[in-house]
Amino acid sequence: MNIRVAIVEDDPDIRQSLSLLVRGTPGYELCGAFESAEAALEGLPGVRPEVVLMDINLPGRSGIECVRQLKAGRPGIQVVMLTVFDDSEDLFNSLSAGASGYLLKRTPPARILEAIAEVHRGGAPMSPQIARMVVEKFFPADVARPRKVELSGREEEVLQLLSQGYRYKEIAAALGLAVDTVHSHLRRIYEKLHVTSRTEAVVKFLQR
Amino acid sequence: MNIRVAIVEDDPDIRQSLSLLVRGTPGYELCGAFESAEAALEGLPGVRPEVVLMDINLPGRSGIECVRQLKAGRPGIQVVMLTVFDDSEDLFNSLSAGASGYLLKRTPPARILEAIAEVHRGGAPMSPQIARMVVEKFFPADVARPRKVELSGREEEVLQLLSQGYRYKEIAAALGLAVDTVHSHLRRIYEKLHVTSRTEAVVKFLQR
DNA sequence: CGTCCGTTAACCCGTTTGGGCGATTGCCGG
DNA sequence: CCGGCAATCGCCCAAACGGGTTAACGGACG
Repeated sequence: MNIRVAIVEDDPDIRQSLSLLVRGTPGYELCGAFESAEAALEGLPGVRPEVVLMDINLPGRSGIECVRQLKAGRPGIQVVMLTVFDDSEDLFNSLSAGASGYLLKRTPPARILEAIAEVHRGGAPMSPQIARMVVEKFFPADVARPRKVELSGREEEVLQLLSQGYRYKEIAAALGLAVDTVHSHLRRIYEKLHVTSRTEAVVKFLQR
Repeated sequence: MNIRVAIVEDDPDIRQSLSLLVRGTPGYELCGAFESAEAALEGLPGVRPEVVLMDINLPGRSGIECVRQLKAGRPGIQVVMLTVFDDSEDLFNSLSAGASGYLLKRTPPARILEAIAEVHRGGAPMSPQIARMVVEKFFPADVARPRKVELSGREEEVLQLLSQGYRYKEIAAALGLAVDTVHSHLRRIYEKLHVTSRTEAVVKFLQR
């Protein structure tokens, strides 16, 4: 049996992409796509979805409120929230409104399909960053801290300067190194931290 | 009368630059330049400096320890610490060791000369970022909070995504905008926050 | 009604960054 | 003595970024 999926998403482009994704994949079936919370509440009951992909940032009333009302009427419907912001406020409100999954829109298409299947069989799919927020909510402090990335002394220094907004050449000047050396250190740092840009590295550094 | 200045700095390039700066400016006089804490403690008493520019990250023993010993023998000598790292640990240790000024090496040359003069007449020159750390140490929380930068809703969203490590085109995709539009928003954000790079903006955002 | 501002978008242009190589020098620990 | 790793520097190249400038549109506000 196909999984009946409905989509609530205001951005036409994204709605289109998601629709194509669901319709184009065997085992999934698109039973509706809505561009607002109002339209969704109006139309959803008629199309009997099993899983709803719900954008959280809808223009009129929020996707969170939409979920609450939807679950009130049809508690059996499973909802996966989609958002571009990893805001913890939204996350917990969504979960308490009855959403089971929570994905960032960055999530690759294949992962979204998996998530639909997971939520359909009772799971609670969420992006790793999101899962982390949940864990930290209930196990504050250090349980969730395998933060054991071992940077060498030099790498630590380079990262610190990077986090102060220095450019490659400024770091080089400050530490008395060649720019290419800084470049090398940065590549190793990114590798160790599993990131691909200075910003991600800085975020990890600032939240040590 | 010229101000007698001594320099303690291991990096030959920087030592050279500082030496030239001091020697080339009327009203200042270079009475010694040392490349290590040991050499400085050995040679400083003989050259009778009034102000010492002290690098904090010396290879052997730290510039902080050097200051402590120096001030123990000649409390009248004024010390300005120089560092590339805005580490609060180092800052407070330096101040308790007897340093009066604290500058980041990014400081423009003219400002360094000013600092020497200021410390010489009893002031406590420090880089703005450093001064802020001191203030926040003694007035925690909100006294030091003129953080009233008013970003518009859209700008707030763009900045949040930027702080999650999104690239321009990813932000554009996430918000349904053209890359050039994101570019525009970013320029305004940088202007409002008085920064010139994504990293500086992210740092300000994360410490809201 | 005119003006400011937020939002959108585009063009140009130089600089910065990130990734993929490779290479040398030390030092440490088996 | 050899392998591994930190630290250093190099070259190439494409993509991303930051800044300058311009411009259209719509709402807000006096």
